Amino acid sequence: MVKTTDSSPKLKRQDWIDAGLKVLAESGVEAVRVEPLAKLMKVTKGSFYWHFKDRQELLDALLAEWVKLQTNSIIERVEAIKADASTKLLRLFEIAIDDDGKEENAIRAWATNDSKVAAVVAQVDRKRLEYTRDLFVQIGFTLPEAIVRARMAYYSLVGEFTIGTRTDRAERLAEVRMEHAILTATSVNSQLSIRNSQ
Amino acid sequence: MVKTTDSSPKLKRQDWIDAGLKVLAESGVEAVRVEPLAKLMKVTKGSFYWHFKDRQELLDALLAEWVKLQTNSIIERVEAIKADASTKLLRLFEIAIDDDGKEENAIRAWATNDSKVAAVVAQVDRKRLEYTRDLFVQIGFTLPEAIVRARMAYYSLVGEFTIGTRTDRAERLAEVRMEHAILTATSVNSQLSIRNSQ
DNA sequence: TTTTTACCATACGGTAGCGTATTGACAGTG
DNA sequence: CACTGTCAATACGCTACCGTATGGTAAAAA
Repeated sequence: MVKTTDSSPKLKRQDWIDAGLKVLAESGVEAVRVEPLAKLMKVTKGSFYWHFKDRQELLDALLAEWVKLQTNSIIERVEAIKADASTKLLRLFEIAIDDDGKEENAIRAWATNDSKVAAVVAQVDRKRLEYTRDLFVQIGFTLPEAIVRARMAYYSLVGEFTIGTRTDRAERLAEVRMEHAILTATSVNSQLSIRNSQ
Repeated sequence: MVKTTDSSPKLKRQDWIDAGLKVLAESGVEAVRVEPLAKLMKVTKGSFYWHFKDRQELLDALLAEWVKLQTNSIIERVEAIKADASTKLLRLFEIAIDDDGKEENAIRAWATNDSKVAAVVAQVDRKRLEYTRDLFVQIGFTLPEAIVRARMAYYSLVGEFTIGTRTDRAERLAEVRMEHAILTATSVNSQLSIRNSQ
């Protein structure tokens, strides 16, 4: 916590962005409107239009901010640990469910009706998927299998976010560990996988 | 195709619902507004307010319609086939990816900011999850494992919908079959599963 | 044929939000 | 002290949409 809201003196661009993100996560893009936002911040829109050309400029800033904040952090946090790929993968799952996904959900909903946003989100998805896939490759799966398993892992998380009814962290943790076990297990009745031991 | 749009004579309540669903799927709830909708249907809102008390009544109808249309159909189609649980599961996957998920996506986004909608969607999710879980149980997994596997399967699909960049049907089919293989495989290196043959 | 019924148009008043223009307050700098 | 830059208030015009009221029309029923 650095300075959140209502430190009465002067607002800066970043303050609007922070507030915007909050509203975005809470109520969707359609709800981030300049006048209500101004009311929320206890100023008038006179302030807003000093910092931003128009509403669209704020929206652009929100998207950029989101990319900046999430894109690297998780992957970097996982890579920071010294461990084998399988452990990293588990760690990735664990970290991922620490987020309630509200912000990301709102952005995905937004992306549905805005191709510019969709492109950005797609880029982020690609990056995260590739990272996950590489982990599976390192674990020892063939590329095609690594791809499918990475997708299952990632899509599951996204799906869990968009469904988003889970609250019990302990339960989620247990499940995520089971998922990890299932996804890293060598199948015994199929022609699909040859795991090179480790 | 029964009567879609623009059969010039008289509009009925259902016509508005159909058009509403289309807009909903295409552009989200926020976009289903009565005047634009009326323009789309080449009438004035005078017509709309004859069929509906207000905008909310249409929205309610849209939600109800969605529930009515999807809730049973897929499960029933799967149950219609005579086959073992594993085959049914595969069939379920195959049928599921035939939908582009746009409508469902829009509804989920909507649910984010409307608890009434959220409750309905949660109910649908529960039903579908239970069905999937039962399939895994029938295949021979223990209940806890069936639950997790069902979640992985279902969440993956939901995740794929919300990410929604896939177009190549053949590719999706191939992947879904791989997923099926992975999820029905007995793990060999874990304490998790005992598959009772079949 | 008259009368309903079902559907639609038109016109209205109201609210919410956008963006602009202008002026004010105040802090720091010269 | 005067000046300048930074942020904020106020007031304005404009558009999109909501919901209502009222009247019109064409087809079905009587």
